[in-house]
Amino acid sequence: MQPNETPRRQPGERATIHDVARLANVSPATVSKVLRGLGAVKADSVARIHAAVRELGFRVDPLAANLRRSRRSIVGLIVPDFRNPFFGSMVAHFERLAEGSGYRLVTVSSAEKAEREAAQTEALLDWRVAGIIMVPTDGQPAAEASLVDQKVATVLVDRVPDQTDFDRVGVNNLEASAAVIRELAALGHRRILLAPSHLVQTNMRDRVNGAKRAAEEAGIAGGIEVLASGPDVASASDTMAARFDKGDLPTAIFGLHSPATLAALREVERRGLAMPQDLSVVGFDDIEWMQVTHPPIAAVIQPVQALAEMAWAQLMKRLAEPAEPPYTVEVSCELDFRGSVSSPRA
Amino acid sequence: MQPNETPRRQPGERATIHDVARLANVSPATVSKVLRGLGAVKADSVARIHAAVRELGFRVDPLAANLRRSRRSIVGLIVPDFRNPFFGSMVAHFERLAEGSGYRLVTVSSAEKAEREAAQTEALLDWRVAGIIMVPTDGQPAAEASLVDQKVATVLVDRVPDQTDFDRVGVNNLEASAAVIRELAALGHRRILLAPSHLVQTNMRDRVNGAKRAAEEAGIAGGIEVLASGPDVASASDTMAARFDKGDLPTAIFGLHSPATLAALREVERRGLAMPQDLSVVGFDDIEWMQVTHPPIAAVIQPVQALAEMAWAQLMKRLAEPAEPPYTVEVSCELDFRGSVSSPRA
DNA sequence: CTGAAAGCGCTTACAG
DNA sequence: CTGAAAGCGCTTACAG
Repeated sequence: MQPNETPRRQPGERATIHDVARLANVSPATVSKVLRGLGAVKADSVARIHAAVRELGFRVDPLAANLRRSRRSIVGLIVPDFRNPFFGSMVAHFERLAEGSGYRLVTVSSAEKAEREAAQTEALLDWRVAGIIMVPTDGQPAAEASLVDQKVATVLVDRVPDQTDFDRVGVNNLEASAAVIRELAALGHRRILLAPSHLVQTNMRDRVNGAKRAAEEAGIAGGIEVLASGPDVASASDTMAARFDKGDLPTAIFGLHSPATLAALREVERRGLAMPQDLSVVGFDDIEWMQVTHPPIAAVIQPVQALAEMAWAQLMKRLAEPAEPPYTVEVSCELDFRGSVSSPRA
Repeated sequence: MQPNETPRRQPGERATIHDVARLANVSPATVSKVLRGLGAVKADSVARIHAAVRELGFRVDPLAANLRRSRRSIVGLIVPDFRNPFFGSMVAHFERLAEGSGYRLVTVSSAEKAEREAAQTEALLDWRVAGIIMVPTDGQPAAEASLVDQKVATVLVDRVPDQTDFDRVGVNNLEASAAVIRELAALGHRRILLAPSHLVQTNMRDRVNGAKRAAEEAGIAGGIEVLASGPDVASASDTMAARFDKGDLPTAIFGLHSPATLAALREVERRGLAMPQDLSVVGFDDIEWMQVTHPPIAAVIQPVQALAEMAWAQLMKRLAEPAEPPYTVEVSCELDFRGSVSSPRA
């Protein structure tokens, strides 16, 4: 016997917890309790509530449900650029990790601009997110003060600062970069071009420093040249083209971010150079296209899945224990020396 | 003379509209009116309210602000795969378009699975989004019934169905694909492999059909072979490798989605074939790496920025006028015949 | 020009 | 075991 007072919503109007309560002949508070699996409720009522939920197609509004708490069950993710497949892959991993965690993921990008990163961070804070995972554009979060002030759990990934009170999850840039230089030096290279993006990024600095240190140990410090560009393909291309125009090229190029590696290849291609005989090329980041060039490009492979998993785990830990001291995780890169590297022409 | 009763929030606690009202000596309703630029308010009060907002660092909670309306000022964006740079680029454009529109963008991915697409759609509907922009995995939205039922403004992009009551913005797949075949036929190709992903996608079907029609007109219909794979790189690679293993290769491959083009290149590379002499290659979608291979890959360039702009404009129009009949936009692709295409070996 | 009151959809003490 | 009441942060009629 269904109570007739149930005001059937228009089709298109979503049922509320009150509709469910009315149909099940209980109070909204009881419905809420059952839906969240709390407290003791008579089996009879439980059954009626479930039936009503089914009949009305009721689903809780997660935003309204969180209104009374100071924090919503949302995690914000800020990446520098959606167009870079390395970050695309990272986003995909985080999305998968968020599923079933009870948190919704809201992903935004900073377009590699500190100013936009700050604005995006503030926008996420307006949403009262529970936590933020971020790949900072410049190694340090642009809206640091707000994050600290509002005590939002924050995990920095990939581009991590040297000094910080935030949790951080990164790769061993110094060592990976040094290993590449050691290999090139062993093959006989004496002049190597490093192509980083903005050196304000600590990971770029670490890669350059690791390379320089290894070059020193190999006695070829004088042969290291650093060519910094912007973080996007357009900027890296312009910078690289200008360098090739100047002539007097090195025997190897180590692209410290994938746009620079792409730019180096484009110049090799455009100028009809032979790779690896005229020029060896190695790239930091392993992007899909690197295995379809001829020859395939040697790469430092960043373990993006491990990065995402550690970062997510760390955020969950931080949400559970906000007072713990900041935590640092460093994961190792793998090196794959493919056909784009050989001894230089005698 | 600041009223002393103002209960200063803890640092980290965000000020509410009540805090602002108290500090400015007005009611919350008046603050709300001023912040939204509505109604007439005494200049004096306005000044005090602005001062209070500044002092407290107040920012409205956009989620709470929308609670009384049936729809929130959020637009949901569903793409099939973040790792595909074509969609990465699309997301970046939509993010830029959303800025300053008064809507927040929440982007999720379906991972190319209809089931996940449906779940993601329902999750967005739980948030009471005002509208949804989607690249459907199978050409038709998996959660169509819910979208229709809840009357949420929906725009389908890129992979658009033939028949639909939703707005749609796509490219002229039939014609672009036909143009490629006409060019290949003119160069003397008689056997061409088409490499689409799942043919449930209408854009894949259109590309195949456009190619077949042009082949018929050129009298080479018998030489068209269709090799469908899954939508990801792994699946496309396996499928392509198996095809190469069988031998008896065509003289040209037309990759109808970028993973297939990548897979074709990998096989050309692995088997030491000469491109374009042994095999010409053309790809649908112009991805950055296509210009750094040797030779660069001929491509059908989808105008992703135009797609995004038209789709966004259409959604805004739909939100303003929900009752208008469904609208269809078709934008044209550009063809760039690069070095990967030539006449087949005699 | 302004404020008290009710309400959005839910949850949270609290009283019974 | 259950429900009435208050509250989350805002907005929306409405009365003055």
